[in-house]
Amino acid sequence: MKYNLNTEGNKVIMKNLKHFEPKHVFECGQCFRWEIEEDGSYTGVAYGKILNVRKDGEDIVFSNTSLEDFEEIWIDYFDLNRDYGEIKNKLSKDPILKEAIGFGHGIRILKQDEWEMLISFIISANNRIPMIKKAIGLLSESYGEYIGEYNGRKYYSFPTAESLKDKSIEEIEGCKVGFRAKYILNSANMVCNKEIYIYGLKDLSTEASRNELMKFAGVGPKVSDCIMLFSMNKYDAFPIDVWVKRVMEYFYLKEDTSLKKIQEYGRDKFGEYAGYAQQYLFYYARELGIGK
DNA sequence: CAGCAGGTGCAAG
DNA sequence: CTTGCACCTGCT
Repeated sequence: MKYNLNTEGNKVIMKNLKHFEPKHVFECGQCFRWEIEEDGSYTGVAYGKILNVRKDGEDIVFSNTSLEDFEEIWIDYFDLNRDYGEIKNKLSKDPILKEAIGFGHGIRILKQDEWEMLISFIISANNRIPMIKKAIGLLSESYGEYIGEYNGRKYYSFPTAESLKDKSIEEIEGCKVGFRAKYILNSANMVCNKEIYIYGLKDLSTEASRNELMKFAGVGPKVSDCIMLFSMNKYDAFPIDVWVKRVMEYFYLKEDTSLKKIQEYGRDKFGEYAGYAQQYLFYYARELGIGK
């Protein structure tokens, strides 16, 4: 273990933790259940637990947790054993990525739950981040379980496939997911019927896993790559949304290019680090409005 | 009020 | 295989 842990009441503190900036981690488009508090810290729910995360100088303070939960859940969730220094060194050989990494230096790719990512990214298709957050919040309040209160707000776990599968289209639509309600119900049923075992997909190749994911209605190339990147440690996945398309065309390709061609270009250029490259480029492009 | 955001499914070339 | 259009919702 490379990290230095202290505990203090319901807090776990990691001293001198590099490559971790809460704003970059939680606002780079990979997660939808974290909100900023008045003091600049972030509170969110994952794996049925409420956590608050704050940067304090060189340290990161994880509040509302225990050492046990920290080691059981949050080390994997934040991928704290990953050497981001090495990843950044490799990618920084490319001058454009060097710039993007300087901008989003504190990004870490989270290891989130497969089922939650499947549904979250189905909702994300043709949708904007505030709407996606709203829909996921409504789904959780309506069909998840109440797990507790933090700083005056109530929190709910993400609903299980079992808890959604027998709901009506209208009930799911009530959570403001729009035309995606049928995809959500269909996915819940496929998972409950064990047509696809989503927790086994991380053991398949990226290609095979993508093919399985795209059997879910509402999951295409972009959504499948997001699910793999954010819940299966598949760091060669390269999801291309409108911002990544813009930034790739603006800096690399210099002309309008099909998604298929950009996918091939990204895979060839960034290889096993394509997912990290994508994340730095996405955050850079989106925050700065590059290529718009 | 129309226009826009911005992935996927589906039909047609 | 590639292209063009419809689609919920909410904000301009």
